[in-house]
Amino acid sequence: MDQIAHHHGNLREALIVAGMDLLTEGGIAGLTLRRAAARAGVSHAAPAHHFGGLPGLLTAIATRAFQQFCFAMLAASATTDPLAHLQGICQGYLGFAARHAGLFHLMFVSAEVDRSDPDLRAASARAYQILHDACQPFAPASAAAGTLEVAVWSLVHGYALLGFNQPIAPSGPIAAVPAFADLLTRLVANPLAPAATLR
Amino acid sequence: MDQIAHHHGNLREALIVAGMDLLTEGGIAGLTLRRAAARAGVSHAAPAHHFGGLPGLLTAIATRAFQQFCFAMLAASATTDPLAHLQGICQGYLGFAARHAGLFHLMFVSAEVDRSDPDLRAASARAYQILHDACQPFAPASAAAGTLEVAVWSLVHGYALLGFNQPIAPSGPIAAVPAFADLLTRLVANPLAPAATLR
DNA sequence: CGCGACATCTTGACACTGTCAAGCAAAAAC
DNA sequence: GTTTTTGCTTGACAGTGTCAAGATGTCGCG
Repeated sequence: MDQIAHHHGNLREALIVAGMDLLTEGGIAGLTLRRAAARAGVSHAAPAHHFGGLPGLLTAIATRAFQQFCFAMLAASATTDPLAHLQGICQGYLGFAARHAGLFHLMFVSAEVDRSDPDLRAASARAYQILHDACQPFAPASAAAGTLEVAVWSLVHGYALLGFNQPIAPSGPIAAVPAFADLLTRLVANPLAPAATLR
Repeated sequence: MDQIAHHHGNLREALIVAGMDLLTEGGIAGLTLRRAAARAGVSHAAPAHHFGGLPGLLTAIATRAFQQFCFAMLAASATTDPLAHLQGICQGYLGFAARHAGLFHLMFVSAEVDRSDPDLRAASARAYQILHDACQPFAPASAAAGTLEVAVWSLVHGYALLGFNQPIAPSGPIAAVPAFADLLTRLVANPLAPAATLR
């Protein structure tokens, strides 16, 4: 009664949700095809029918994660001032990385995700677009295209991955970890020499 | 004759070398306790005696990798000019990440490495020190301690992990990937407003 | 020298993983 | 009302890390 024989309704969705739950509960090591299947109430080989294999499930989860990632960045942003907007986007970026380390790992690091998947590429492109748009007001006309946005993107990504947004202090000999806002200001808010000369 | 029964001489070292070879050949998925043991010519359970388990072997390899990492950064640096020196350090950083993706993954990303291991912490601290020293000439006296070095560190790390140093273009909508030198220049070579006012 | 303690490695087992082939049952198509 | 297709199960396989028990070498010490 609580389940009609072996037609699940929407097993694909249930497996994605189960996988994301497992990821937040037990980290990247806690997510397993068989465990996700068990949590969704199906047999261990059922996921293969919907995702092809483990990479397929991980890719689907990463795609979903990118959508939530976009939402988190936009939710943390402000619309008043361009700089405040970019700061907000970055805070959303870092907050998501800190809150959902497992998803973040899947999105950017894991080698078991199929990076050529069209859905994943579309979802990640949307996220990149958000950062890109937020950087546009600061792009000096003189610099090579994309210089500033790649710089901001690298900066926030490296900051997130080096663990500076976590409560734990970094393992290195860095005495005081500066707030990201200071780093971003240094990168963005200063007039660039070429920009000044060229206009 | 070619091997005295079952005393290997220095199995620990042989396992580390075998593991690094497997890592460069087959990526992070190609490195396995049992495979490393087989390549070193011992049984599958031998590594546990020297490293405790897989995390122990990975940690030892990561430690070794950090030493090579330090060498790569210093080898690529110049001593003439502070900016050229820092640029060289960063190029060494990026070059190592591109050439030894498996080791780089182990050093900075892998969750199976014991980050509390004293040897690993010492080796990574040495690497961080190199970057720290290279940043010192550019640190504005006014800014909070560590601001610039964390910025540079995040920038180069994010740039490496986002794959901009690889021949393959990034998957995002970035049209042209700027050279890292331009990014670093933007971060470092511009007079900071506070620094200018205070001195 | 002899013998016990120790270090080193082997063998065998266990639980767990992802993947594949074969089959069954329900739904849909005709 | 069959036949096909879809969705899932069952069972097997090779591979993984880890542990216990044992064999075999080396070394310390009486």
